[in-house]
Amino acid sequence: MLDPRLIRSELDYVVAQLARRGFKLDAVRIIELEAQRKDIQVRTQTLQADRNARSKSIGQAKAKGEDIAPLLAEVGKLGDHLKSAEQELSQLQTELEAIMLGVPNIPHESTPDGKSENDNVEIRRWGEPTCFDFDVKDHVDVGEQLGGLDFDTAAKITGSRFAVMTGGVARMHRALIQFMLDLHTREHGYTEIYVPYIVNKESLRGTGQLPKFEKDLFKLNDEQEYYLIPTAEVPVTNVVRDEIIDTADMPRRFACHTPCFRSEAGSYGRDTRGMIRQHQFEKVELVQIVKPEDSHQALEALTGHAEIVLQKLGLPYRVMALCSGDIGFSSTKTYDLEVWLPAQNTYREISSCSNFEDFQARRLQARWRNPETGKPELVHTVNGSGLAVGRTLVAILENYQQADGCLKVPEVLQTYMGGLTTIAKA
RNA sequence: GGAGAGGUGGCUGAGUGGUCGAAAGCACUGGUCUUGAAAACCAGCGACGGGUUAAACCGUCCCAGGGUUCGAAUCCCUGCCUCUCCGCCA
Repeated sequence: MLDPRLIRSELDYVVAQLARRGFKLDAVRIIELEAQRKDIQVRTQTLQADRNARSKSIGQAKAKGEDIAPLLAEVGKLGDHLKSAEQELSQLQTELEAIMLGVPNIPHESTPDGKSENDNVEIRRWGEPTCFDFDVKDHVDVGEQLGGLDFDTAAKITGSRFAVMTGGVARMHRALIQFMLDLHTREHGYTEIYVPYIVNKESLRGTGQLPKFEKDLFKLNDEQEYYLIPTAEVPVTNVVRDEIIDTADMPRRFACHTPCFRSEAGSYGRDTRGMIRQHQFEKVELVQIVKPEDSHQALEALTGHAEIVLQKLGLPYRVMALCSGDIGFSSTKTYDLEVWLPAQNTYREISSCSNFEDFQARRLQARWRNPETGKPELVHTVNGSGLAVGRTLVAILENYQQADGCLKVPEVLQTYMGGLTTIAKA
């Protein structure tokens, strides 16, 4: 959520900034509602003050043993006026809040302008696209040849966009998770955290998935209206919801492995083959809760932490700065890491690292006590994938495939796989 | 699933219809003392919204949502959550 005061005082600026990302803010409507709100709020508060004063004098009169009947008569009508004013006010506030919850974050000044992913800007590359002296297969063929990847069985068990992994492939998938968690906790200063995979509406509203993106979520058919998490970002960031964090505990850095569930309504027809786009996938997520002045530095650092995973795995990649039209709803600045997929002859997203500044914090009421002011102030939140495990496996299947159909095991994974150096063809 | 207890400021915790936004303690901030620190003592100290140059001041908030009342942290209803005991269970 944006700062309501910013919208009130710098409406033109906000409108212009949101236009950069293709969002049209209904300024006229907001001005209108704000004016009404102010008017009714003043009226309501005047009535409340009046009621409070009268009630107080009734109490005092009663204490002295005076007759309170005339005072009661006086206050009689006040209640009705007050009630209707209060109702009107809360209706307006609800409407204003609904609008505010649907307004995306303002792009950071360093976020390049642009309309779509075609306008994203390449920041740097690492490694050279892998060369092969034989015909490269895509990860589906490599995986099936190894007898480790099976989409037909998954379709039987559930439906499309699920995968069954077996044997060495399943083991490598698990090894990747251990490797990533160990790396981030041992070398990058993150605390491992385990969280629920089912969350309530408040949590999803806090990180920005609700109310606008319910279609992308799997909702449970229960009384509590629970949802499966689309990313660990939701439960992990909500750890600090409604909290005032001690300065000594800042920053907080969490590394978390969870499955992610995405309905992705609207993505039909994209990446239908293979493991790129699934309803269920594993991810190791990095989340940082930081002081406002540190958040952009934290984004650079966090992006670097995700990059090191790719470097250690020997997977070529590039870093893209998403343009204003392509960053997510809650984000002010986002870097995507794109890994080289030889079969597609292109780079594909494998991590997305974002700074949300205080956008999520405001929804979450996540604050820290600034020692300089002594006051609670909103924190900044930063997160990113470190990495998407399924897609990392895809990248390994494609980049480490051998002419004979076997799969080399990246060196850093070998200790996680009992010293195995190659996964043999089935 | 059954029975009971409870949800109050950053934390612990008192408060059962009328100057209660709320005792006390801890934490924190400032001061005295000290070479410095600690201790001790004194003072200050909730959040949010409105208002103000700043204050004063006004409003809302004692889990959430309804209700009773001139007036609710306090009474009633519903929901959520936590704890204890019993049962069941990986």
